[in-house]
Amino acid sequence: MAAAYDPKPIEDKWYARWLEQGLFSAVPGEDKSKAFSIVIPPPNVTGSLHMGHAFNHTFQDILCRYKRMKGFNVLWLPGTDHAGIATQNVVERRLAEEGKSRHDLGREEFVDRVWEWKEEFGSRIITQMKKLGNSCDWERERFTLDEGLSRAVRTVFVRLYEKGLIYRGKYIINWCSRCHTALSDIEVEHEERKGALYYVRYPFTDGNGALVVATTRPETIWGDTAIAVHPRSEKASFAGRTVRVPLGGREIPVIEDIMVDPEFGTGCVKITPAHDPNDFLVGQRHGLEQVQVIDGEGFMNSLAPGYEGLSIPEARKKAVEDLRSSGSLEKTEEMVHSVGQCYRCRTVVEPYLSEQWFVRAKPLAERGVEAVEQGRISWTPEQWKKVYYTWMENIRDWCISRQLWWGHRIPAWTCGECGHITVSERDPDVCEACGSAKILQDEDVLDTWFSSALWPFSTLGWPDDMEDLRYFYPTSVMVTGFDIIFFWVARMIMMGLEFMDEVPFHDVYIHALIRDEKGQKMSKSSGNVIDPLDMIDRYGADALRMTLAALTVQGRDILLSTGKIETYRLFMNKIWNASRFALMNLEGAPGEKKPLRESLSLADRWILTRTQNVADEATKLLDAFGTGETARMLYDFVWGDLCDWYLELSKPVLRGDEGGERKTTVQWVLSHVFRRVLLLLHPFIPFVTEELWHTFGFGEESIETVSWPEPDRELIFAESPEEMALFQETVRVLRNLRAEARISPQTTVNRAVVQTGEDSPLAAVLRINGGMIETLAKIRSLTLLPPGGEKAAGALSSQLSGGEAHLIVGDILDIPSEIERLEKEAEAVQMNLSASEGRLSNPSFVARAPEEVVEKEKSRLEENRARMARIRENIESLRRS
RNA sequence: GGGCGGAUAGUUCAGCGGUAGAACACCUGCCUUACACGCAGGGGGUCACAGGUUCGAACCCUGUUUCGCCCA
Repeated sequence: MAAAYDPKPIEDKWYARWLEQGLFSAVPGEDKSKAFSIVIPPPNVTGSLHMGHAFNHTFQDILCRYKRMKGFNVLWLPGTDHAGIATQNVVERRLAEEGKSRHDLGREEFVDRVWEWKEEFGSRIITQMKKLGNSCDWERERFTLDEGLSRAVRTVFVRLYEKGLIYRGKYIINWCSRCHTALSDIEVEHEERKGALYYVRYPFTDGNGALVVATTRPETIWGDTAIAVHPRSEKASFAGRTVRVPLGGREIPVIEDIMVDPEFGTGCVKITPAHDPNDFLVGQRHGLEQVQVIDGEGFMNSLAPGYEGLSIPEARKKAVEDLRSSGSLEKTEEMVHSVGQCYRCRTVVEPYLSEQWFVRAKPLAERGVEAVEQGRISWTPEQWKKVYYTWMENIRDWCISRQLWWGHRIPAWTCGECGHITVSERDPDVCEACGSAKILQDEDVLDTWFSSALWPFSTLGWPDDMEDLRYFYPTSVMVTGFDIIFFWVARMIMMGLEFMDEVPFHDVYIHALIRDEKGQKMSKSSGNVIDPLDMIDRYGADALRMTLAALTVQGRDILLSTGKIETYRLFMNKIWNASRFALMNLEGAPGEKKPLRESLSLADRWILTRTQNVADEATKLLDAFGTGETARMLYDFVWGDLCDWYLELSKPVLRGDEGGERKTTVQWVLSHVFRRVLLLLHPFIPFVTEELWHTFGFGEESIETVSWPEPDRELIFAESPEEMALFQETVRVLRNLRAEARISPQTTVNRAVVQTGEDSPLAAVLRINGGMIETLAKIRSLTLLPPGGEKAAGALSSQLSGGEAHLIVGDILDIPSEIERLEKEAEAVQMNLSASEGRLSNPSFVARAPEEVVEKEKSRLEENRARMARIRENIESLRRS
């Protein structure tokens, strides 16, 4: 066995073997209560694995491996999402390098090119997931555009349409003029930006004065069709009159509408129904004309004479100049306002009037709210439930059509003769209303998120009645970041309830987002990306997984740095070397038989007890999705308890100092503890634990097929933790005294004395384990004495719980500095003493605090008084000498 | 503008009513045959501020300051 852990030769070897053995292949069973399933939140097929995925997947993999060991029938279903806009952009960029656009190729050829690209590069992220050790059932890998899922999409579209839950209409939507498509509301990201508020005069047509209107978008003045005032403001009296638009000179009415905020600007608002979502609604209420002056490319059109062909920024500039020169611009104010941007390309989104398809979301959302209220879906952490409710209760119709070529084409055909729309699962030949063959399919495709909303059931074989679907649906848990609650979680719930009549998952686990060590979002442009594949290459997949697991907290951010991964890489080396130590000492393998209680030392009983308790705690935590706490606990246990204490204590025994039987016993304990530690750590760090499992010879089969350890009640010794704590304290205090006296670690100190009452728990522990203390503190002889009497000459002293330790250092004792040290100790004890006295002398504390708190305080007071007395005596005796 | 979350050691965070904790970083020793990818020891905090509730507040309540996120 190598002296340092090297993940490279191990990880690929085991992953290949796991696949060969079909460990991750799920087979639907009979007993549905044994089913545990997760559908992966499908990553973007164009993407490569980033740290966010690695984190999300590590979490799911820990759950899946844990459940497998617990005997569940586990399915972790992987796959990818076709990511309409992103994928189309990637391929368009490649075409641009050849100097072509998608229009040069035409729709069919372009889509073929995207498929080619997908076949070539789409498997990249899948390969990367395997590197991380994901235990997915790869035979069930799905893609949102594959045959089965496309059929599901089509079925859902048709059924929703027939139910009146999908409609087409001319509405104002968010338009990205770069991606050239509509976006749903949640695909728009808002950002505060500095802008200006322009105060513009609209003269009354009767020649008497003017209304001043404040606007951030003067270029849209060309599309104004009214001025609105609030009905209960003093401006309401202007309603019914007409004003002249300062650009173009059209006459428009002044109307009353409650949408106007009388406090904002001048209390008058210009209404541009074709270019603002609020104005659109006002326009509908008042039957206003919709004058569209900006086209789909983001340029002014012929309805703005003199502006035609100008971009929006150019038009704004010109509008301001023109208004100023005509004297219509009253003033300009600086203002910070929120600007919507495309979540894919950051282009400023334009409110744009066009014909689009929508899902009527309200009825779907109502059932979604109900399901969560009834507790059919639980949220961890619960706080996110509120975010979900707020969104669902205020849900707006979902714009699902996208002006792209890559995606599920909308199954709707418009008749050229009668105008009827035929919506059908099978491509129709003729119009269903008039029978005409002159029908044309809608050019648009569906929002990618429309297909991922179906993912929990479409991947399991819906709309066919499949065994997988019956056994594994509803899935067990959806694991995702809080940024995706609306995109996935909410929509999956709505669709699951509508089409399966059942929730898509029983639990939602929302985790934090990975950020860099300064808390910044990782992005290529800021150059702070930590690439998981680099990290796997440098530190191994286990180290990365353990890091991500241990950093899991229920906050909003997880700050990652290479330094942290390095820390957990050291942990891998620690486990490796601890195992190496154990293996070196396990030759002549211990028997299977549990040793008798009598042959177990305090240390043995303690580590066995800790092992059972840790197993018990890990089970409880993992059942409540506490992967982070479990990982941290296991880390502390292995490093702090097992390596720092137990392995050290086992050394003399393994050397044979206590005879053959004791050696056999300790070997048994080591074997038991390591066996369990490997099992407990396996879901977190599958590779190294699998390797060590076989090196130890714990079994022929994969460690993953071994049952998760249940605590063995016979190996829990209730008193051992307290006894061990006394033991550890004594060792620490003596080591501390050695360091104070600057005694080098190699030097053995001749003598130490512990003073304690004959019947004290401390005395009981030390009588039996004094030898171990001598070993760990490097002392030739430890003597137990009753309290009191003169302080030994040349002794450094310190307090213990229930006693006092003296390290006899003889002539090297520096009396003045020892006095100074003891004075400092006295000062600390005095602080506690005064605090206790203060509390206990307060009558209402004694009267009103719970009895056990008062009792605890009293005994603390006594303990500290005794300590104080002993310290004083020690100081006195030093002064005398 | 509405809502949510945070402010605790140099840093990242845990603790959420009974004597302030961990990890990393820092300082001091040490190559003690599992591991220097290590071992032992140590220093370090008015728990943002101001009130209130309570015998007792980092923890509960109110307000302030401040940072972040989401939604309009």
